[in-house]
Amino acid sequence: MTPALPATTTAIWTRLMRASTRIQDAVETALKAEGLPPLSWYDALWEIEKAATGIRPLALQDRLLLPQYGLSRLVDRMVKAGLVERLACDSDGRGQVLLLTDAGRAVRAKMWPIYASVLQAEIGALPQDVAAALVQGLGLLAGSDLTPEQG
Amino acid sequence: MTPALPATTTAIWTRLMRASTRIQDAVETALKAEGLPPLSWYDALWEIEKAATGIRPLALQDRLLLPQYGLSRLVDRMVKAGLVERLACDSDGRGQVLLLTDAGRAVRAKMWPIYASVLQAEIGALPQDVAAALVQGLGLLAGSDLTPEQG
DNA sequence: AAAGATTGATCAGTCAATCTTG
DNA sequence: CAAGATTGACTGATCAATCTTT
Repeated sequence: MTPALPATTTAIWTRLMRASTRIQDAVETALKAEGLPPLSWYDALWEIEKAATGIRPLALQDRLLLPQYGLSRLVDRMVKAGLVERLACDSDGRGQVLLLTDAGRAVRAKMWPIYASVLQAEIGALPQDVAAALVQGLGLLAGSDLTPEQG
Repeated sequence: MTPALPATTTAIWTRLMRASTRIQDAVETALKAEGLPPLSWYDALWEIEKAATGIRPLALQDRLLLPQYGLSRLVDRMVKAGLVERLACDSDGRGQVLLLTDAGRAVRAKMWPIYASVLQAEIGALPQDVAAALVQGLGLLAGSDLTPEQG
């Protein structure tokens, strides 16, 4: 047993883990059923698409909470699939700029309704006061970063 | 942009993902710094330890939200590390029963203070009313399963 | 030497097929 | 044939080492 943690703390942690795993699984299952790429691709495609003039890999790492090599390999796959382009960076010879291809935009747009419908089903049904409290509480746990809009 | 989701729904989702990833990363980093096994091992060790008379792999799958082969491989590693034993199951010749070794109990006990201190730091500082709201809201998102106590 | 990014080797996760017992 | 569990082959994640540019 060892040093006890307040029951509320452990309850938050276990439920946080269960909730995120459960909903993530539901999204992945729905995307796979439609023959679409996994959730991790969506997040990357969307961040690149929002940055209309392209985005630096480093910036993407921060937003996606991925290690450097993780992003490198993810981008590899998306480039191979024809969804993303790597361009040399003018202002910094070491770096690059990532851009979406038309195919990338199309796939992102196809994924969104599937993704959104799962979120609606899993999260959208919460009572308003509970939802508002979650936004506040999860905001504190999520840390300083702002929450970007989806869709 | 396509079909819009209520801003509250997307805010809950993105913050849920960020919070769980961030805290999980913090726990993994702390465990690794002490030369201890990853978080996934802790959860498995603890569930096995709680079931004093042993636990069936299927039951463990449900609690850990792992696929069958995923659990099989996880147990492989823990057995190889000398932390878990596989025993034949009396009541069902197809199945088995998992038990912790003394080394397994020792490692689990060593992991807990590290694990707990990260949770305390990341979650324990929330104001009481926010924490209570999170327990309730996350309970709804986590689904029907009960929340087992840790430590 | 540090920052941006990639790579070879290795380990973990996944899928479909398999084996054994009920 | 269904249920409990494992396995071979493959894809994805991780670590340390590397390369290039600042």
